Amino acid sequence: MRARDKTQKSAVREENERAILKAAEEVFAERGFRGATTGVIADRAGIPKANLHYYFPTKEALYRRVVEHIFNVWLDAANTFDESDDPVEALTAYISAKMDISRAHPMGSKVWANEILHKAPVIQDYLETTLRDWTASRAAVIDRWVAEGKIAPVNARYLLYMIWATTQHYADFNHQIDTLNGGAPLDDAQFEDAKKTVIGIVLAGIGARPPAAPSPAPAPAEPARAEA
Amino acid sequence: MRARDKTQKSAVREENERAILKAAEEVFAERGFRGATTGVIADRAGIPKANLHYYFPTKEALYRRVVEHIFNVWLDAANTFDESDDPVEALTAYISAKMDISRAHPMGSKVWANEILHKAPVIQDYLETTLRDWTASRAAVIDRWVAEGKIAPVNARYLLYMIWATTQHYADFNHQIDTLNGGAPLDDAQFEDAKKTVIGIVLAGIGARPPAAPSPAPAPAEPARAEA
DNA sequence: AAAAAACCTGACCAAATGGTCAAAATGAGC
DNA sequence: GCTCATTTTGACCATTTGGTCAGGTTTTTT
Repeated sequence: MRARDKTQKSAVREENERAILKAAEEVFAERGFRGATTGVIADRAGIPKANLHYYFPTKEALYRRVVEHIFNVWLDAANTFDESDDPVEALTAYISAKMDISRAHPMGSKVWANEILHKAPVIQDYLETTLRDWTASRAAVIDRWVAEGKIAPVNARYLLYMIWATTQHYADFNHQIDTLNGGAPLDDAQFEDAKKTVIGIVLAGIGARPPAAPSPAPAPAEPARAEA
Repeated sequence: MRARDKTQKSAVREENERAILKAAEEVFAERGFRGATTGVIADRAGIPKANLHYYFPTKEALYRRVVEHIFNVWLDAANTFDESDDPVEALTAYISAKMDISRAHPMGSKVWANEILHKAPVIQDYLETTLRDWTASRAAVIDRWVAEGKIAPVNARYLLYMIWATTQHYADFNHQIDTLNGGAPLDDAQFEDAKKTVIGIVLAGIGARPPAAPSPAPAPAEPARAEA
């Protein structure tokens, strides 16, 4: 293969990098950067450790690739925020997407959490550029919704933090949730219920009209009062 | 000191254990269990490593003590939930207490987060006993509030998870929050605003009447509508 | 003051781990 | 079937790290 395009990766390289990155994401999520060993990652990828170091020269280079991948997944989900300019539709889509990612790819969220917990030694630049910009622009959208009277006055940033915290909790703390669920992961119905609960509390919490009567037991038109 | 009460610790032991535990909480929070080294902990406590191992025979024993301490702090805050049987008062006190702990003792929350992230190798038994019982009993209280019409129908567990996630986010992800705040921690006014935002969204989100007009700019009696 | 208990610490060790390397195997293009 | 780039791997090495230990110092008790 003397004449291969320099940007073109051989099939075997492609496949091996994929297997290594998948194993690495799991092991980094389960054990953190320090706790993860290249030996364990190589084992899980089904190759000798020396071969892993052929593809990724250092553990840190491998970690960086894993984190970059996770950040891209996050950015994809973030785009659902812009699907609509209606607060109910936009927030429903966004929260729903984030919840789904937490369930389908909990490892990525855990690696991210670990990284932030340890002061973001690798991704500080992402936080200061991409994430900061994204947050500012969406906070502006929320502020506009407030100004237009579409939602009640609310601090946009703390609302966003609340959404991030809650949705990612279902990934990062899934072990605790499973334990409190009797040791088993939430089943499909339970997860849908959780999602509906989160969306419902957020929308009602900011005075956005929830989607028209979706529940079998229709919610009262006005909030229930304490004078029972 | 041949005749010292067996349960009584000498002053020097008391003081050294205190210094070690404080240093250990910081280092475990910053670097995780695997990333933390007894050498670094000893350095930060201002003693030689061998002396640390005189007081705590193994790194795991030290870690266990740190985690147990954190769990007790958490239990203290949890009790504020029971200060009142009124949902507005009880939830306001509880969320407020959890937010304050996140700000004053972020390290503890981070150690806990690390532990759950790594599948709770040390505290699984606490999850299955104390935490499970606490959750069940408070979920029952919330269910009763629903039955009494004090709050709108809501899944109590997912509401609790949302409160935990959001309040602990201000400790576990404080580095991200600081970065998005321009590199500085939230000041007192900002933190109060965050707290008020969280409490407000939760209370409105479950249809509990927020505390009467506490804000300088009085909130509208009814939520703003989209027909602007 | 003497004895006993508690405390302190420099030096050391065995295991784990990130990374290297030289030699071998593989496979594409001629 | 020859050439050469790519890939594979067992063996190896330097460093880090949890933990030990023997001998010393300080404090308490009698």
